[in-house]
Amino acid sequence: MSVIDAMPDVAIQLRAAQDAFIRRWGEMGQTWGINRTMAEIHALLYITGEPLCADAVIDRLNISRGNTSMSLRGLCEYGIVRRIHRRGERREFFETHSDVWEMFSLIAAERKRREMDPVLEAIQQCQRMLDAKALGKSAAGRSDVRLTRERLAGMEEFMSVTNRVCQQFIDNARAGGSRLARLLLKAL
Amino acid sequence: MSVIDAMPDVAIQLRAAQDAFIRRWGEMGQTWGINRTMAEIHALLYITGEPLCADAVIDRLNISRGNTSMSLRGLCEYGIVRRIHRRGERREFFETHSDVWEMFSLIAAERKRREMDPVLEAIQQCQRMLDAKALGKSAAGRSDVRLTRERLAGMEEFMSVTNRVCQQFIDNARAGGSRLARLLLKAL
DNA sequence: CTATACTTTCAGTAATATCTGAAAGAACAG
DNA sequence: CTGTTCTTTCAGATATTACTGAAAGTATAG
Repeated sequence: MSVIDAMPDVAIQLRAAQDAFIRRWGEMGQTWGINRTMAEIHALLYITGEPLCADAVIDRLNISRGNTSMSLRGLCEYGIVRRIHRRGERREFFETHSDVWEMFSLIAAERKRREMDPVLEAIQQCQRMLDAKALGKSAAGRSDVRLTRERLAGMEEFMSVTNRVCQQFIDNARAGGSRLARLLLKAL
Repeated sequence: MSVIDAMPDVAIQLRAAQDAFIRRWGEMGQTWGINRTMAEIHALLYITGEPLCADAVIDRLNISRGNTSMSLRGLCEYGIVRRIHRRGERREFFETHSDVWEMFSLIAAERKRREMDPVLEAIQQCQRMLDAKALGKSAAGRSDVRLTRERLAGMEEFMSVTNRVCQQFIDNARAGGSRLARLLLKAL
């Protein structure tokens, strides 16, 4: 007899809805550079709302112990999942933030730090490689140099504005829940 | 004798700066779900600023003809690169938009359509699976159902606000160049 | 100390994504 | 039509990433 046979109808329906969410979230994760399993574990923790132990995750998602352990560790390192120790329990439990805004602000902060900041830095480095000091006067007239300078300038502007917008999002989300939702809708 | 030996110093320095940009852009692409080659080709077209033919790309990035052809096609389908036919030339040339804002708005529009809209739709579908009509009265008291409903509602709010913000970005960027930069900086 | 309950690690394997190069196709000139 | 030049396609090779399961590790209870 499977687990499902023992459940009342409402529980089956609940599980179906949760599974649909989990599957979608997993798919989306892939196209955003998070692997499917990690995204699914995260979705499971988010959607059930209560702390789960490793075995619950293993059973529900049909993945190996090793994979579960590594993925949970990754999620914890990212800061969007936390470990919970319960008195008198040997097992550890895991849960996500309940506030989505806070959760995404953690993700945004991490990606900004790891990916956006270094790119901006690299672009500015490229600009320095082509400034007057580095190239001398002979370069000024060259159309290829002029073109590349223009392109770098355009990208630099975009990335630095984006970075600042991102920082605003991060700061506001941390400050408090869905206050940012109202702010964003009003602003744009 | 290599290509580089024949170039004046300025050209060597220009090439070095361009290469640095291309490498970074390729790395960034990977973490955002675009493969390295595609991102590098795009970076090359962007940074040189003038239309290039397939052979120029092949020589500069050391990739195969096949890969170049497929990647260029992908970039064209995405809408961020366009083909150019020159009279009297049998070869085709390729170029990117010069306006970064417009470029990213195309990317944003495509990803919103392909990834964000379906997720929002899926979440709303999950909510319908758990509403009063679907579950009946017996479900109202269950704390697991209540929890999942709350979580779905939180996610739904986040995704729908994000979607609207995204749409605003897309509309404004299309309307005109870096006007959006000023708008964004003032708004937040 | 040993037994028990649980977690982590990691070598090996499986699955996916990416790339190449050669062959076929298309467009044009003469 | 033929020859030339360039493009596309795709089967197979390669590289990358993800996953498993068993062994080693850790913590607690007794």
